[in-house]
Amino acid sequence: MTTPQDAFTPRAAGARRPTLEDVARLAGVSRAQVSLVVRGSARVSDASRERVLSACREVGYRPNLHARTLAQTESGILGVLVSDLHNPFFAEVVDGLQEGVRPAGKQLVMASGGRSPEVEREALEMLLSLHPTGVVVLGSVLADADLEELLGRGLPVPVVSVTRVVGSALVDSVSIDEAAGAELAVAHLAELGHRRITHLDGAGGAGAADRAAGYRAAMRRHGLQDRAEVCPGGFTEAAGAAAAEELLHRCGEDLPTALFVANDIAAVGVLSRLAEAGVEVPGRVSVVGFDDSWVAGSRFTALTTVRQPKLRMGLLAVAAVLERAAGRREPSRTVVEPELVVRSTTAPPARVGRGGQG
Amino acid sequence: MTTPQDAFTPRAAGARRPTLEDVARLAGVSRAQVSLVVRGSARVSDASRERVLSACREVGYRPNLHARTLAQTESGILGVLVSDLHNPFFAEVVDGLQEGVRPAGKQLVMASGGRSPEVEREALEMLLSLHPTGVVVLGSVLADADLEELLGRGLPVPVVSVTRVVGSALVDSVSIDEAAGAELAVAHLAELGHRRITHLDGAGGAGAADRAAGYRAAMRRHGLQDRAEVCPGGFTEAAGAAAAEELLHRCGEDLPTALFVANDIAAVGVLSRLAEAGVEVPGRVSVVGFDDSWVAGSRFTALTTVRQPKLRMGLLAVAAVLERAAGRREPSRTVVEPELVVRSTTAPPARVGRGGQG
DNA sequence: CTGAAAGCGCTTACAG
DNA sequence: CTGAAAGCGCTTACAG
Repeated sequence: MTTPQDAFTPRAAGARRPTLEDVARLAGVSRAQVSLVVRGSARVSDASRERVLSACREVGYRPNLHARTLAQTESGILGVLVSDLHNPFFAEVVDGLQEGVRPAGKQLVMASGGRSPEVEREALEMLLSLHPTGVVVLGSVLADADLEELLGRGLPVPVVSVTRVVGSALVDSVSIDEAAGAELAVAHLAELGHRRITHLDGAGGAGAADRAAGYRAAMRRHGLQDRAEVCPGGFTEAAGAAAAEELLHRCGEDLPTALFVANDIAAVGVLSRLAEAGVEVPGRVSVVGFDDSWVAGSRFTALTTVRQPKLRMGLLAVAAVLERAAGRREPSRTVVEPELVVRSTTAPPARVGRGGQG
Repeated sequence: MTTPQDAFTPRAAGARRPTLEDVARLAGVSRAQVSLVVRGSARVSDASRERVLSACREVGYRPNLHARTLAQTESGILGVLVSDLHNPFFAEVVDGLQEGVRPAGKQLVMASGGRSPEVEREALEMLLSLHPTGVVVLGSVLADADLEELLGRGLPVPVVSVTRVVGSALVDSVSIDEAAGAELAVAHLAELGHRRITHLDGAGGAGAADRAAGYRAAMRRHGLQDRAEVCPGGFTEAAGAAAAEELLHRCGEDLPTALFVANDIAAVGVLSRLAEAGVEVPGRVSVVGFDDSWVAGSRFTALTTVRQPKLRMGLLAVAAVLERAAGRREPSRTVVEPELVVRSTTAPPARVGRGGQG
């Protein structure tokens, strides 16, 4: 006679989760038989399958993943370390992971690093303690050395880093061709007629350095080298707003006609600061972001941006981990191609400017 | 002679994760001793602790959480089911969970439902198979009956639902006083002088019905009952945009002077549609959202909204689960208070309207 | 502190 | 199909 509430009596007081044994006893079959049924084996007669399943329901049996993993030495778990749950970029990559993982019959287990190295470290330790089939690291904030040390110790766990390229041969990576992305942004603006295109940097964020280098190269390629300018920024809205503020302060009326911002969130910060200052976008200044996360696609923002194929990056990450788990020995460095998405924050430069551009 | 790459040889080929046994052998102590050191017991001499720890490093030992849990029948894991990773609201609640869980020495393990009932169901099954200390459900999209059935089976796992109140006595809940939130929104608008305040509904989302009912009650309380109007909407930007579209179509020039929208994301959709239609906010129409997720706080949106204390809700959820795990038998229904956050999308109604409000 | 042992809940052969 | 057994990697007493 247990009421539902009795079920919550603390363990010490006797609550016990039903096991295979309980089911076997009730169904009048062997434990091995129950194990087969639970895992959906075909080598079981329909009659006994029925009895077992109904016994499972009756006692409320739920397989213990820990016991199963211990016995199998294969958890079927794919660990995902998300450095920052607030960044919509990662949510979309996780969609891709989810999609990639289903056909493989694995389960995604996530832990968040909360943008803090210590928390991330603990989360990663926990994930590794789960002895997962593999681990996907989304945008770690750990220093390269720390990350490698942490992963190096756990040995035979395939790890793939998305966004960030880790030096170690132990770690696969899936990242975007940052230089190509920067080229797309600059080319688009140059084609519209912009000559003075300033880059607001990502300040140490994953890929930011390559993005900035790509920008410089692109400016050179378009013969705009003397107009190239990189301002410190960051990957957050506040950083974007601050960078815009700094720019307004420094340039006064003589603003660049176009801004290529390190990512979408920062670009939103730029847009708001410019709006406050009464600087029209794209009338007076054009703005291009990076990522194409949903903020960019929001009709309210309607930001022209460089798309990262987030879903595909997730799929590729799963593929990399699974291959490595299956025995591939060489590290894989997958690089995906960006794509320009033109929305409403870019237009040809105003002809009536006082700065007078070429 | 194993190079780092050899570590990735598939299991079948002999890769094996180091165990307690390996460490004990290397350090020349018993397994029990290693176990004590690894768990940080004080009853170990410094000398042998040192030897053990260095052996751990040398062989790359990492405790197997599955084995530990199996032995302890306590995983120290708090499972978190996130219905939708894309909703910034949940990310902030998770921050609270993270904060609450650290002092308790537990680990957060997350799984995402991807807004799909089937995926959510599988994710929840997996979380329960981890035999966690407890489970926190953030905004389930499962039907009440399904959710209860799923949880009811797993028995002694404390479960708390955040945002959504589940009928079952088995499930604790942490939610906001929706009626009070609606009252804050309506009172704010009424004080500004608005009389025609339309509610854009959340259409079945968690809490939406109570929010709408709260709106009606508040309109009654403010003597605005005859001006009360609820339009179908939803909890997404697209739904908000569609609702605004519908409203524009139906009302023509005779728009309500204020909109109370079911949540922030939908409110952003409303703002963009209104902007496209050339309807000034707050000049012509005031808009209030719900949640105070970061989209609302964005300087670009600057949405007046009703704040849910997300961090606190996370903390309370952890507390509820832990208490229940410790033996509390009665279900707990925690209700938190909302708070009005005034930003730039609300203002007194225009006096120069052709609709002419009282 | 050590060492031997039992047990956690499963899976996996293996003989019948 | 059954039944008995070993083993996965730990923890937890317990006698020394």
